[in-house]
Amino acid sequence: MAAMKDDNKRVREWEAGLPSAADLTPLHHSLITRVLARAFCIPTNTTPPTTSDVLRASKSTLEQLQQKASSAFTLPSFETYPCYESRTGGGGERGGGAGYAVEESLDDERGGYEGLKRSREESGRRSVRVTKSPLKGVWDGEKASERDGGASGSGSGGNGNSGAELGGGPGYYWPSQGAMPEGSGAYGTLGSDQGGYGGGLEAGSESTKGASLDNKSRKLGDTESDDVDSGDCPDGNTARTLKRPRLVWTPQLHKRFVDAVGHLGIKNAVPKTIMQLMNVEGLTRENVASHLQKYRLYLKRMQGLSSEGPSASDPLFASAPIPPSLNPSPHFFTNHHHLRAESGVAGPSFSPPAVPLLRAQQTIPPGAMGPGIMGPGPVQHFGGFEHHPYNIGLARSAAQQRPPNIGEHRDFLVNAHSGAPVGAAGSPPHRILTLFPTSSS
DNA sequence: AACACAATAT
DNA sequence: CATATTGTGT
Repeated sequence: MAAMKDDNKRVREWEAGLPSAADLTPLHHSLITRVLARAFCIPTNTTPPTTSDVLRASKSTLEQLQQKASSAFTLPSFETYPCYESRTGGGGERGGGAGYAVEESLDDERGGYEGLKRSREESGRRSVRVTKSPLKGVWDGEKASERDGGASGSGSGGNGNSGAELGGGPGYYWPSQGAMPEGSGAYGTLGSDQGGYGGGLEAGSESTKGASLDNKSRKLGDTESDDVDSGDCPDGNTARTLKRPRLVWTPQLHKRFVDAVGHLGIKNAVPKTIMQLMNVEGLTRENVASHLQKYRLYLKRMQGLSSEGPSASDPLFASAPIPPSLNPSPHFFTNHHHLRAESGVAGPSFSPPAVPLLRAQQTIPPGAMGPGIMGPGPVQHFGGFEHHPYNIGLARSAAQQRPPNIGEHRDFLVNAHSGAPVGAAGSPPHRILTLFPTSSS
């Protein structure tokens, strides 16, 4: 860089890709420093920017942006996020030998998933449970494009129910925690910002208002890990044992969960299987196990109070979609694509792949858990937007407004179902889906 | 190894 | 609170 000093030493080749004056917004123009401007071949404007210059420039920039934004709205040009498809390698059961294949197979391509896998030590018994892997990259906004999310629709085959598709697509939220391994740009792009906890941003926010970031990024400080790492990772293996961020069971995620359980039949619904069916990247067996535990409790409760005062019993739960309750596994995957929608109770159809979204901690999701077993018909309300995962941000804010105070407490709530898994029995279903949280009560 | 669960921890 | 982790027992 020494060369910088002298203009004469400019290396044209290097300048090829640099932005030119035309590429910059007025605002940038006035903010750019002379040195930089020179380096970028931007006509250096003599007078240093004054406050008013900046103001003026920002104003015009804003206008420009607004224009762009409005036009962009219509375009489906958002980046597509990857829709993950099968997480299990092939349909094969890795059970016997492969063991963890799952984790590994998943991967890649999809997005930044890969990262380290879990550092599990099998040594002694359970006592030593080491913290597992850090969240894997989850998706990366950028190169995401490869998989057409859009595929959406079609996905694999058809999803027959047209009507069924519901919107909603947001994915699951994962709180973001700084820790990603090297490159995952993933977080950043989406707004979730890397280290930061999105903090209070609403879901939607991410995309739109980037401005309000006040996250407290806690990069360095990072207490917690503290000594922990010291011991392990003997060789400075990069793999830091980071903990994965806590999973937030958003309605969408929960829905997938419920669908999976429904398909399997409560009897066969065990964590591992559910996890596989859900096909959500990054989801761990324990996440599912934990949720399942809760879900069962919920079901139990519901059963008990079956007659219940809707009103009262638990104001918490709202609708009741799937009472897989005693519904052993009727239809495995054989999905006949019939219409299923029967009484609210029947099985949910499958759902598409999920797209995990990273989010800040506990903030929005009115988690809804609730299948309903109960009497009053299932409430099926949902918004029928067709969302693709990516819109979620917007979608949320726009479509799903969040009334200032809904104190929701809804535990399990389910919304809609979606298409059927076309996949053959062995193969994992791929699809996309979207659903929407119903806001009720 | 996987589960189910209860008890705790965060 | 909602999740995660742990401890046990199957």
